[in-house]
Formats: sequence, structure tokens, C-alpha cells
Amino acid sequence: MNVSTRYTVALHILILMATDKGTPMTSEFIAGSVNTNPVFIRRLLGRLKDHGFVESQSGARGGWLLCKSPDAIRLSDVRLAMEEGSPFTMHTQQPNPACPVGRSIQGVLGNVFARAERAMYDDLAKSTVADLLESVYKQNEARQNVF
Amino acid sequence: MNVSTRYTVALHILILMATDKGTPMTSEFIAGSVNTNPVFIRRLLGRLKDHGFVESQSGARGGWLLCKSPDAIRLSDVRLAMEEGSPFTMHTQQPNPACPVGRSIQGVLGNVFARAERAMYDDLAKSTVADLLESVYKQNEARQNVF
DNA sequence: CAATCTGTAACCAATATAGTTCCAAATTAA
DNA sequence: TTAATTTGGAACTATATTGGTTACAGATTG
Repeated sequence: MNVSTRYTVALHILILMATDKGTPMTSEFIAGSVNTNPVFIRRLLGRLKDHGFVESQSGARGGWLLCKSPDAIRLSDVRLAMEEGSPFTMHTQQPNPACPVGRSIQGVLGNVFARAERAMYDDLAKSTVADLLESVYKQNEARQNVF
Repeated sequence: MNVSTRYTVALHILILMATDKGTPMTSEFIAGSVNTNPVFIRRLLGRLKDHGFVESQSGARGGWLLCKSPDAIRLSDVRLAMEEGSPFTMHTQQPNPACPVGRSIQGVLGNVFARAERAMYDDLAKSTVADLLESVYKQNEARQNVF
């Protein structure tokens, strides 16, 4: 368990909910598709709710509903909401300020890393949950043609 | 300690070694700049050695030497050598194959994630260790002008 | 009122990171 | 030859994160 799967599972959840916008979807049902437990799913749904992607409905016949149109949810937005953090991590200890390199490296790397991370986000911003759902449909069609 | 600092420290090491290509540099000295212990540094140097970036010399007056020109070491190459893995992680458990979404999602996300990761690598490939060293020099000059 | 579902707390097992101590082997220099 | 230095790596530890699990209060439905 080195890196979080939150982002992946959050996208899984959103794609699922994009298939059926009518009735509330329960965390139990979603957990069945993701193959995990409902509490983990509810934790992620809570984050998605905080960021306005979904809303919840308590009680019997309750569950979760999508608040936004799937084609209005960019993958970069979801990544931000999940707070996965940067793919780059600075030193655990502050480098030696008495060394010319140690003194400046975090500033220098910070710039380079920020640019690379932005390149990644810009790419993620090109796709939406609606695009993913369409790809899922296409993959299933292709599969049917084989079997 | 959620994510490894290997890549950051590896770049720190390479910048340091790019400042002085003559005499071998010890893991002890490098650890002093990074502000950590020599064993951790040697572990990273071992990986850099495996990938042909540096070579080692045992015994007294020994240490480490850079094998490549700093302007021939792209940041993407270093990232690959450190095996940090993808910023994206798939489900821990295989999603439910009986669900149309669960059945296809890893294929779909795999494509999207690969493209985003490539965008990040392409950006990292634009900079070399020589570029970083130059930025370090510039930052130090700017600092001197202030104080 | 019973059943269902959210929302969250509490606890746990597994894993990764990196800090630390230690020592054999290689190399240099005296 | 001997002492000092340095790599290379094993072994152990503290800490943090992840996600699996149980439990339960509160809201809602019928």
C-alpha cells in the first residue's frame, strides 16, 4: 500500500453514478463494483460531496446522487478534490543551508516539479467523466464482438 | 512518509557531483549537504550506479564520480532510474468483472493515466542536471545581491 | 415502529520510508 | 605490513499511510 488509490476509486464511483442519474445509489452497491467495503466508499463519497460532485440522502431508499453533468467533470478536478498531493516530495529534513546546493535546491526543484505537475494536470483536464463512460461502453462492445 | 524522496535526493546528489568532477566525492560529504545519513545516500548512489550515472571507488580517498556530462542527464532519465512508479495507482482488489464498469475500468483508466504520466515525463525531459546547476548558481547570485 | 442508509469514530494489519548500527571487503598511504 | 578510510549491504527500528473492519448514532422511508 505505498500510494493511495483514492483517485482511481473516485473516478470509478463517478463513472458508475454517471450510468444512472435517476435513483440514489448506495455505498453498498458501489462497493460491490469496486470490490471493497462500503465504509471506504463512503469516505471517498464524503470528499466528493465536500467538493460538490455528489449529494447524499439518508435513510431507507437513500444513497448518493450526482450533482454535475458527467461532461462537466474534468479528471483534473477530481484529482484535486482527492488531495492526492504532488508526485514529487521534497527532502524530509531541510538540506544544509551552509552548502550552496543545499541552500538553493528546494527553490530550484520546486519550480521544475511544479511545471511537470502542471503538464500532468493539463493533460488530465482534457478528459471528462463522460469521456471515460464512453470508453467503458466501447470496451464492452469490443468485448462482445469477441465472445 | 507517504511518498519517497528518492527522486529529489537523487537530483540533489547529481547536482552536487556536477559541481566537482575531479576528485571522488564521499557519501559522508553528500549526506552533509542533504542533511541525512550516509547509508541512505549510498543506497541511492547504488541505484544511480546501476543505471550508469556514477561509479564508485572503494577504500581510502575513494568515493563517487559522475560518469556522464551533466548536460546529458535529463530529469526524466533520473526519475526512471529511481523507479518511483506511476503517480497513479489502480485498485488494490480487482474490480467486479460482473459489473460493466468494473470489467472495463482498468483498461480505460490505464490509457488515460499513461497519457498523463507521459505528459509529465515529457516535461521533465526538457531539463538536465546542468540546467539545475545553473539555476542553483543563479539563485545564489540573487541571494548575494540581497544580503 | 421496523428497516434502511448515511456519517463517522475507533481500531487493526500490512506496507513503505528512511534513520541507525554494524561489519566485511577493498584501497590507499605510511 | 599495518592503520585508516571508504564502499556495499545486512539487519533492525520508528513512523506514517493505506484501507479493511466493526460499531453505532441519526435521518428517512413505508
